[in-house]
Amino acid sequence: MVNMEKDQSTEQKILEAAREVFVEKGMDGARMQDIADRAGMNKALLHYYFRSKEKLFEKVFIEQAAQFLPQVGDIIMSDAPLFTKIERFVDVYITKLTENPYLPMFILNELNKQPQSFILKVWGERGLPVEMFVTQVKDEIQKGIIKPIDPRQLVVNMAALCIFPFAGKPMIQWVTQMNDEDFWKFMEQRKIEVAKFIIDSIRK
Amino acid sequence: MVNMEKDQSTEQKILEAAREVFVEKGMDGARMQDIADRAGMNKALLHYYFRSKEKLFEKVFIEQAAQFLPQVGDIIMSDAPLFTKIERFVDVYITKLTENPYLPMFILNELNKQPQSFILKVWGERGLPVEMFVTQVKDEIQKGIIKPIDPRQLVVNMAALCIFPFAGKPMIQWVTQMNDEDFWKFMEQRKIEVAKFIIDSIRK
DNA sequence: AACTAGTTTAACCAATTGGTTGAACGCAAA
DNA sequence: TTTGCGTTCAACCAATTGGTTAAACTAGTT
Repeated sequence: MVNMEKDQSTEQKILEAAREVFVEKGMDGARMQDIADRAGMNKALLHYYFRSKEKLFEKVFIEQAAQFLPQVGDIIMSDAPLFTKIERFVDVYITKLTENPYLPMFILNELNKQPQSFILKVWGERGLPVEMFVTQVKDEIQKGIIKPIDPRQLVVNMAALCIFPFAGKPMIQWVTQMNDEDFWKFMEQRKIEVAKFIIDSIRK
Repeated sequence: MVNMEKDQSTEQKILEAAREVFVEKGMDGARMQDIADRAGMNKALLHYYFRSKEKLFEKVFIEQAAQFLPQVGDIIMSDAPLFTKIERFVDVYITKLTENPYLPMFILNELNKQPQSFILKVWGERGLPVEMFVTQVKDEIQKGIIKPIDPRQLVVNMAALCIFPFAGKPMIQWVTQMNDEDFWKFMEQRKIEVAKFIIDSIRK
């Protein structure tokens, strides 16, 4: 056989280039020629390995979508105390997204544009196993440790406070007149500020 | 003259159709033919009135971007007490965005893709006059009414909690298994829950 | 009725783009 | 060395798309 590792290498080169272009430009804005150029090869190779733009996009999107969610699933499903979970969630999520700042915009945008069936193909039928977290919140409410709150609202708040700044970066920088350096320092602070903000809100 | 009101009508029809298509599909995904079809007229008319796709897009975007920000500027700049401001901000913003749920995704997405110069052309050089709000927050901190917090973090938190759910709707619905009816009920509750969440967090 | 100027349309055009094809290439087995 | 098969590429193709044009239409003016 000729391939085996050369194949892997080429395929990986394509996937990496495709990731860059798709994440930056989106499905509609991405050009196969652009991907080929970044991968340093002929455009026909993209079709040789992945048949079509849609297929290639789906491969890239599934991989990126996987990075966007489940890494935090473990934290939220662990048996740590609620406040610890919140602190870990915020820190890990903001850290992860800082390494891949365009990811939120990419995922959010494509999820809004692709048909609803697409999300099921990517993430499966049922949502995150968030029940454990929900019962934990209800428990802490009953024990009188935290104020009454709809657990779903809490989850969305946690996600919003972590994810939004990446999608809204240009707007935030315009409003606050921060340059890039300021912004990333600001995000570094958020790793503790957001956790504090949430816990301060729900603690009795 | 022939036009005067017929002109207005045609131009408005185009702008409305363009708004629908651009907001739904984005600049890259939008098709001039699609806009013409929705406006019920010949494609050449789009160019007759707006020269090019870019020009038409810019017109639409500027109008939508204006709706996205300044309506809340008044609230934040008013002389109401801080907690009242927060309550009003959250209620008005979520209400407004509910009427135009695709707006956040559209603005956020295009702001990330268009060159940085574009945002200045759309919203002007300087950010929102948020200084008054910042000093107000600092005052309340000094008076011991609220806990110490970076006012910028507070502003971003407020924006995040209001805007994110619209951009993240598909993801939220997948995670929480809410259908559309559930979701909009959930958003209705947010109008008070988010304000409570924020105020509970910063109140001493 | 004839003229004029703004408006609307069908047909057309050039460029871009996703995708295909057949030939060339390279390496291992025979 | 030759054969064979997986890989790579230049050239090509058909469809789409933003944009143009020249003719037709409409209504106010003379």
